[in-house]
Amino acid sequence: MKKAPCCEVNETHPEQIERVKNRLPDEDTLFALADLYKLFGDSTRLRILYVLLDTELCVCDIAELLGMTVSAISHQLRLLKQAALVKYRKSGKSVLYSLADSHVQTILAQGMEHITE
Amino acid sequence: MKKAPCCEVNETHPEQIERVKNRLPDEDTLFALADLYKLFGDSTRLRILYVLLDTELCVCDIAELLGMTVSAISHQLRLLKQAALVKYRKSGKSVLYSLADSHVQTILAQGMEHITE
DNA sequence: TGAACATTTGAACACTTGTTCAACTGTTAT
DNA sequence: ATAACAGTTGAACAAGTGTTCAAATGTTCA
Repeated sequence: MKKAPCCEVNETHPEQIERVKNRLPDEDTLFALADLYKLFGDSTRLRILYVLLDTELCVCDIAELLGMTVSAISHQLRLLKQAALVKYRKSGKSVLYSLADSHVQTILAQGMEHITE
Repeated sequence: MKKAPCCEVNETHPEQIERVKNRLPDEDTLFALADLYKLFGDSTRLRILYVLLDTELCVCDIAELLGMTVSAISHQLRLLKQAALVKYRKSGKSVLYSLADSHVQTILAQGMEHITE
């Protein structure tokens, strides 16, 4: 009892199918990647990343800049921090956030290129 | 009736705040960017993009490769197509999908770098 | 110590999203 | 024409997500 064929395309290119299968990252990596991109997929978090592009800011300043509550910003910063997209340091009463590494800039730049072309 | 001050940080760096504000992309651009990254934020769509990295495949082959229904894949391809991440051409009964431009590769590569370092 | 400030946290809510199922369109070949 | 195939579409459901609100933590300064 053979499985019903899909369409004829893969029948004629079995070696191609094999190659494609081998290129797929393993499941854990895929989920980690998706989780990373999800963080870029919200305009509030994008704005946070943009205002931190070359500045160090406290939660309260970010909230005021973006016209949102401190709580909302803090929740989002927690997610960005967990994914190592931002880092922070304490300074007196404040907590100053900044970007963690340069991949953020590159990913933002590539996305911008894509939508503006 | 002045607005209550945020914290003292922004009081001392007003020119910095101004610079940051000017760097923020406008609202429409931010939403477009977020929508783009949202597409990368799902493991099914990521897998589709990966199998199309250097191959042209029909809906049915993709579905079989990923162990999912044709309908589920078709729904996702529609989203990827709308965002110009994939393109397609008809060939007989089949519809062959492939990547639309090179930003996909770059974005995938940067994300992968970030999570594997 | 106590009051004021800066931030974090958890629960709750509305809203969005991915998959399934069934029905539908369009193409090929007999 | 008819049947079989390839793909698309819309509605519906469960699962996930962003913001709000209230309460809690921790720091500074008088």
